Amino acid sequence: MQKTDYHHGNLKQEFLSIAFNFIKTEEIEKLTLKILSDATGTSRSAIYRHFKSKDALIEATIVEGLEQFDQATSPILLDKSRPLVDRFYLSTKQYIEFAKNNPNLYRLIFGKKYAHIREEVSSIKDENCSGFSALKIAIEEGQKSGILKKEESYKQTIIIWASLHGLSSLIIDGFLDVEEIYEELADDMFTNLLAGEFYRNKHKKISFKN
Amino acid sequence: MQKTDYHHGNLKQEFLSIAFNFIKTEEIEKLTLKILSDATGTSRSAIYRHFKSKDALIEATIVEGLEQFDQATSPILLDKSRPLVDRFYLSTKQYIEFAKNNPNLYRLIFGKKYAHIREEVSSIKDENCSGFSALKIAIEEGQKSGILKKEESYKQTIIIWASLHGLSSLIIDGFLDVEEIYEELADDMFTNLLAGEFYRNKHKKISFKN
DNA sequence: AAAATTATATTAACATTGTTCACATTAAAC
DNA sequence: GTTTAATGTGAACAATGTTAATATAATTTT
Repeated sequence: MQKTDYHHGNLKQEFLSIAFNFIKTEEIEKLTLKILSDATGTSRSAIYRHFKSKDALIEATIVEGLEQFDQATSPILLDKSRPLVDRFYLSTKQYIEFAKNNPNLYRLIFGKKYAHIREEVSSIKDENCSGFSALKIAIEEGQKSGILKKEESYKQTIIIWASLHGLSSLIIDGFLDVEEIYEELADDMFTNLLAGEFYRNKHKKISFKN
Repeated sequence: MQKTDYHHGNLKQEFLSIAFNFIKTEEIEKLTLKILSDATGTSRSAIYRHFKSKDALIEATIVEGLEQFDQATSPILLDKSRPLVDRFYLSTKQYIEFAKNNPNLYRLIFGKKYAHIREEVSSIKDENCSGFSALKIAIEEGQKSGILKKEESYKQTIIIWASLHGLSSLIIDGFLDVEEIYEELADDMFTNLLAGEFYRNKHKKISFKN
């Protein structure tokens, strides 16, 4: 297709990338069809040729956002060339870093409103290493190798995710007014998780490197 | 004031209680001025005699919601007739219980959009035992009595709150599909926090009762 | 290559939303 | 009892997401 005055060319893709750029700086709630039509130089209802509704565009954005989130947090967890504890540590830091760098996207993909999209794309029960799956797989690896307590891995996964999700949310949702201690908090929380949930030998001094 | 056909009487209070009842069953985003005017039998713009805007009504609802949250979680923390560990445990359970019973309210009072209201009402730095303050005070009590590690209490407070907030959010935002294990998860998380962050003597067996 | 068909975009119109303004009615103050 | 302040109404606005009828371009068929 060639771009003309009338037909746009690849409007669908452009809507998607505009939405994706938008949440880099603004809340998804502020995105309107007018913004989208103005940015593409089309009419207000052009979007309906490519998406069933505004929500459908947002849902497509979430799918892409979940993919980016997975890429930012999962691969390191499954990289067997590193010690497992280091992988957990690095993934923890990258999780929080992702939330800090993409607060609007993080809220969008992990908020209540579009929980059904998360379930469609990937569930914690999936085996395809997406999102929680990677964490769960890494936990099970740790159980087998003996450095993690042998509990229900599903429960351990949730506990750890809850911790990361909670701290990330506090940070990006305006709870904390001390910007400088994010790193410390993340380290403390990780040490906590190791001491509490992870290490079978609680007397052992915890050490890890990034 | 007496109720007449024209003047309502205590319309402001009624708006507030309608809003408060509304979020018991529905998301705050679904609340419209039409719903409010229909429920009170007034006109669509009557609310503007009592609130500067729809948002102002919601903000007043948040103030009331924060108060209820504090009452559900703080008193037990400061009840010196119980062992401190038991208080932490009970407060943890009540925190999660509150979120489960009032998911829409919880999201409203602890969401990003109205973070400024939280700050107005009570900050973690406050000394008046509201919200985080109570937790922080209890933590400092534990440090003095020797059962908690002597770290920066501000950091410890955030770590614990983040854990509770994270687990509560996962539960009410549709992450977990296994309804039955909430209690177990809460207990596991609490044990984690004790083992990881709290107890100075890590060899000691943790025990608490509710 | 011309005609038919499909895909894509436009314009106009709707109902709903939060909000404002001029006006009406009641309650309170003097 | 008159004035003043408080409270409620109704009409009107701009902005929102959405739909339907129409127009234009691209693709397929003949």
